Amino acid sequence: MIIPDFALPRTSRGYGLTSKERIWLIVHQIPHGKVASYGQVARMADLPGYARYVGYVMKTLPSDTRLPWYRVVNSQGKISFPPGTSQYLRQKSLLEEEGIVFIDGRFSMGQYRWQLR
DNA sequence: AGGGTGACGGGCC
DNA sequence: GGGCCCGCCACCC
Repeated sequence: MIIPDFALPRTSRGYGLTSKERIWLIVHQIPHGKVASYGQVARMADLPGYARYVGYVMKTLPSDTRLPWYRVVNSQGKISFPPGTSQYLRQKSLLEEEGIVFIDGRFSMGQYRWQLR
């Protein structure tokens, strides 16, 4: 591209996509049965340090989104909703439908983390 | 406009 | 391990 990345504002860096759009693209690529942490999604979107922003973008998705938002979890292998809430339960069952096994409200990031190559 | 607010993360007991 | 604490940073009043 003509304008180097470092000269562009963070929010429009890379392929002319907004940071929100690049986050959507990463989440879209998380495979069935795998998960990615908020921080991982941020790094893969070339936005290191933007974990909280990834959470915000997930929160603002339309309710009928086709994006697999539920595959985004925290780095501790837990769901980032208060246990017992309807949102927690919905995300947990969606993950369990994909084969992710919870033990004491937690699953193994080592086993389920999406890793390239 | 600026300070409070998180679907975070890592470090340190 | 599990809290707690603090840095993080775009959003939203």
